[in-house]
Amino acid sequence: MPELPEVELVKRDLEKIVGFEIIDYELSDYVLNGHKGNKRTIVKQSLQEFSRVQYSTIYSLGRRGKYMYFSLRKEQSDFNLVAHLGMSGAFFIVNNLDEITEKNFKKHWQVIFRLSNGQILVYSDIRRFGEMRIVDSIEGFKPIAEMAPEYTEPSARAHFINTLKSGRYNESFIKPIIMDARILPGVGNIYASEALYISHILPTKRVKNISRERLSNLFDAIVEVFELSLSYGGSTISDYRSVTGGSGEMQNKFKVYGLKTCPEGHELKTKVMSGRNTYYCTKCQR
DNA sequence: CACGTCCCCTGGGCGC
DNA sequence: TGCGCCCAGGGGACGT
Repeated sequence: MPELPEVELVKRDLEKIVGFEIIDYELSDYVLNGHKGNKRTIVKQSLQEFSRVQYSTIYSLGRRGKYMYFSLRKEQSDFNLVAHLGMSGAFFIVNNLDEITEKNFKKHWQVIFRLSNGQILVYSDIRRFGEMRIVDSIEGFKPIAEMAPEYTEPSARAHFINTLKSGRYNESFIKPIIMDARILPGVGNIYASEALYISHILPTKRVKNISRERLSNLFDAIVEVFELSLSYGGSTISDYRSVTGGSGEMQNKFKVYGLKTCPEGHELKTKVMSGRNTYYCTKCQR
């Protein structure tokens, strides 16, 4: 369930490994067996290509939308390890696997990077929807190449409004559209419902029927939800964990997601949109 | 090009 | 106690 704030918090937690070298790495049997069956489990390229991580030094970390990346340097060349947590991915920095106390995360470790300070960076992923790959350039990686500006960029609001007003999405429902990274990166299923509630917009509203002003308010609501989540340490729902194994409190601040009534006491409705459950209030949202 | 559907995958919760 | 079933949802593949 990690959305942009959770990924950002993971990235911040991982800053402490900047400067270390990856002296070795190990792949789980899930990954190895998946690759034998041509499934590219977790590692979305040949294991040969992935082996470039060995002996590289981590010189910085970055994030775009729900993707985070480790910028690596080896001899004279720079490249990046891009990671996506999928639904149930988590990183841990520990001395050994036994320090991962939650049994499912310990059981489902997928990649172990042995670092030059003696610690290990462990990527665990219960459902294995996550992904990792080496790319030479971040901008050349297609999902990132096509991504809209980050919400923190000055151009993000205009891009958001203008893309929605381009006419291309006139008939689309607003809810699945704000989860499209080409419009605004990082919004997942939970924060989409939350932001639409805050901006009083029904998730079933067609894009063409929403004014520029209301779209601007929606942009503000998304930013508000992201920043609130960051300040509360993210949402902890079953599968998201911070690097240190701790958990956030944002789930206690939800106004609609997973709830029966909205903050005004109105009964909430749910509807599956694009295969995902959506929570909304027909009194507060129009 | 946009959209719907299916798939990837496990664990937790529920009814019986 | 245990079995079968459903649900959670990020994103890619594929067909229309």
